[in-house]
Amino acid sequence: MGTADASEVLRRLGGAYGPMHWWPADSVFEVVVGAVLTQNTRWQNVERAIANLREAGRLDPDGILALPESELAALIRPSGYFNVKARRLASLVRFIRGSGGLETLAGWDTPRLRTALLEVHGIGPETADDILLYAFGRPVFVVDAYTRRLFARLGWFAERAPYEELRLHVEAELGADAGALNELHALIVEHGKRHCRPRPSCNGCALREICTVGG
DNA sequence: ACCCAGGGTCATA
DNA sequence: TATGACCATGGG
Repeated sequence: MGTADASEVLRRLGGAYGPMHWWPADSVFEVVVGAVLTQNTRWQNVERAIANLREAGRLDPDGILALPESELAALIRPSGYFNVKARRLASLVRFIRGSGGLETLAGWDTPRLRTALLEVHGIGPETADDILLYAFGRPVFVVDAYTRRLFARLGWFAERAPYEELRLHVEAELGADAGALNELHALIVEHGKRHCRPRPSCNGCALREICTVGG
């Protein structure tokens, strides 16, 4: 213990759960939409909201921008915070369109794209990094609540350590390997749902031997 | 009847 | 800079 690193966590969780095939979406734009809708929200609820958008024929930039925010909010209702998220979604899509579309943004370098995303209202570090990694395939690590909790329980960082510390630590360790960073975040979420919850359920945990919790 | 979920903004001290 | 309030649906 104490010698475990991100690569070992990746190996252990990958062995336990297999390939995650993230992000669960049919298009790049759907990843972008999902990244906003899943803020502090179960993915199951997000799927309903996305299904509503699809059935309404609104799962594209023009379809969303042509909608009054009140109607957009009604469609994404199941994902929670629907008024807040309608505004955030509209802001993000306006940014995408105003920049020339997803194809244009795909040509931007990662620091420029990350900075621009963070300037959009309602896009914080995790949502920006979701988009960078899972929509644009950039080698960035996504830090979420499960990651914080896990890294704290592994004894790596304090619970409240700054977002950038965790992100840069993992990126330095795994290198600019988008596939590995993709898989690690997805596995941490899957593991978080099953074991690394606020009240840990350590029975059958694949990280038992390197974790400070659960003895 | 609680607690929690693949966050982020804003007001306040 | 660091807390706390707020946003809201749906599952366990």
